[in-house]
Amino acid sequence: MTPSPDPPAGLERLLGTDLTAEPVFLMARAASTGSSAANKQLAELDLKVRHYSVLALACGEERLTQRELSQFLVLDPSQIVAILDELERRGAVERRTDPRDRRSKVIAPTPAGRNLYAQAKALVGVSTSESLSPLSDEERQELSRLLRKVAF
Amino acid sequence: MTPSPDPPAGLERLLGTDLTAEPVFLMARAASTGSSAANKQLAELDLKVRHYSVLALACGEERLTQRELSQFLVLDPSQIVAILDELERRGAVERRTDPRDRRSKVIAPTPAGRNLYAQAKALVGVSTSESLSPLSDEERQELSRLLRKVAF
DNA sequence: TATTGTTATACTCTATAACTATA
DNA sequence: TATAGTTATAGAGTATAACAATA
Repeated sequence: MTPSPDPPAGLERLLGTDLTAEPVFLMARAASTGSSAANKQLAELDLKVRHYSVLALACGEERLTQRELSQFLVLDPSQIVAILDELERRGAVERRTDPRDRRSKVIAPTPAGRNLYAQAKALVGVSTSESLSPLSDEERQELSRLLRKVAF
Repeated sequence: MTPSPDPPAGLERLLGTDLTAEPVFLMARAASTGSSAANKQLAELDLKVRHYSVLALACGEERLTQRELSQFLVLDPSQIVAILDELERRGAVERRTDPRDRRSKVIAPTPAGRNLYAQAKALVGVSTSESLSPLSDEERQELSRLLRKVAF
């Protein structure tokens, strides 16, 4: 089993080591605990962060093709297939052949999908609040701002 | 193959979507690109971030057991075994039975291991500079500070 | 009886290549 | 000839359980 997530239980003496000064390590650790927490919340809806991400984009203003989802989420096209298979099986999204390029499929949410997304978004909000609880509101916004600059 | 890493190539119109406001998504994406960049640099030494992390802790002041490495890195004990097998095979670390508890093994770096770590640390520094290039020095420090609060 | 390290196994995630249908 | 989606497969990465040595 994976060890206890957050407090290294008596290993606070390691917090001043070289490793804890490495952004790549801190980022990986923060992302890992954050994703775990989000997946735990989303399990109630039998979703994972990857499905949530695709569903969120599907429910947005833009109608995207699978190729575009793949590019934006930095996931292989074959992985998008698997995620959409699952979401479509559950009736949350539809694949529609693009009339302008019949090779492409545009992803659209169903009403049930929009409803699922609303619930999922609330659950992710809960886990985000938990994960960022050590930060003030200003710090949360600043963290998001900095991450956005790094991520794109 | 995994799509191009950073610029979503014409998908800037998605930067204002709900998803890009989710810290869990931003964090995962930043961590993913950061780890990829670091692994790419470390490939020159035939190392990955996970080996680098263990090596870094092994080269620190504290002498840690495998169990402690497992707890601090949030990796399963069996994964620590695999990482140490590799590092020991390369002569970078040694497993020493703890005289006070002969079940435990304390990990110690070899001179070659310290040398390897120095090289690896420099390479990670290069990738960190690249990954954080959109940020000013002040922003980098602030990001590290915030991540440290979230990660521990 | 409990714990450390180890091994074995399975399951998820990711990467790669080949196929189809369209362009 | 090239591209979008799909399928199949293999490789990492991770999770789980059982075992030997030690406590």
